[in-house]
Amino acid sequence: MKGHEDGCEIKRTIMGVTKSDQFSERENEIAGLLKALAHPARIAIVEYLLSVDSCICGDLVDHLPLAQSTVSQHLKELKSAGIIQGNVEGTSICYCIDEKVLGKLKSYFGKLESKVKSKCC
Amino acid sequence: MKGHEDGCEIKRTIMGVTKSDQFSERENEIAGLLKALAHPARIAIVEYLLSVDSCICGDLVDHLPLAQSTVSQHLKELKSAGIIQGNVEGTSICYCIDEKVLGKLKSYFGKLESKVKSKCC
DNA sequence: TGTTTTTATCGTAATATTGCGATTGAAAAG
DNA sequence: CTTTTCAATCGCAATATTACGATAAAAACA
Repeated sequence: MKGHEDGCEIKRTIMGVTKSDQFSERENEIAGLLKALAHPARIAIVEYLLSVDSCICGDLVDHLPLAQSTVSQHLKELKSAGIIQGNVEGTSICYCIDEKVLGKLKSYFGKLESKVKSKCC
Repeated sequence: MKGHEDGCEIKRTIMGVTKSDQFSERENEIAGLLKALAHPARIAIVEYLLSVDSCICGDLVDHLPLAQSTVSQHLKELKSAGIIQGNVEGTSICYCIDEKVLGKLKSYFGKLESKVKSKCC
């Protein structure tokens, strides 16, 4: 980067330091899903939602060692990745797992596993 | 959390802003594995290694839209997560997938999926 | 021994993420 | 209407990640 002002200011502005546009849609999609789960708090949220039969809202804040605003942020990430859904229920919000995405990840890793060669190097 | 200077300087130093020690070993392990895969370049590396029958080293640099040092960094992350292995082979290094970790992830998502309730909220 | 080839590491710049307190917003209860 | 309650958002500080060029390190080759 020697300061050439030809025509890539847009790219530099929009996508910052990560070159996600150089990779395929599929690669980005999978990586995005995994990223949404790639935090112990978000794993804990997903597992808690699965372990409880009724859907839970603010109980998560009591259950996790994090402040309310932080939990809310993690929930937002999971939601925008499509991993959980949130439904308004009176004053509180009821979260639950979206089965589709988990299924997608399971089958993705199944596909990967089936391609592994027995021996490598 | 109110500024008490009793004895948690070590924690603050070691783990910085992320409170990973507040979560279980298992939650951290899964999150760590997913994090290692949570980048399109690393997904591309894994899929490339699986698609090629012989193990590959510097071909990855030609195949990916990234500089050699960046690819090396991604390989290091995959390696330290146990997802790939690297074996010295003359001047070059031969990388391949470690099947165990992929299997672990597949079964993890299978377990999660099996816990999903039909209806939620 | 010197040179090439291949990969790893260092240093640095530009974002991105994590977490919190404070505030806001919106529905329920009084 | 006012207060309470629950969740989202804002603004900030402290790392962490991504990417690159430059350099180092180690084996193969001349």
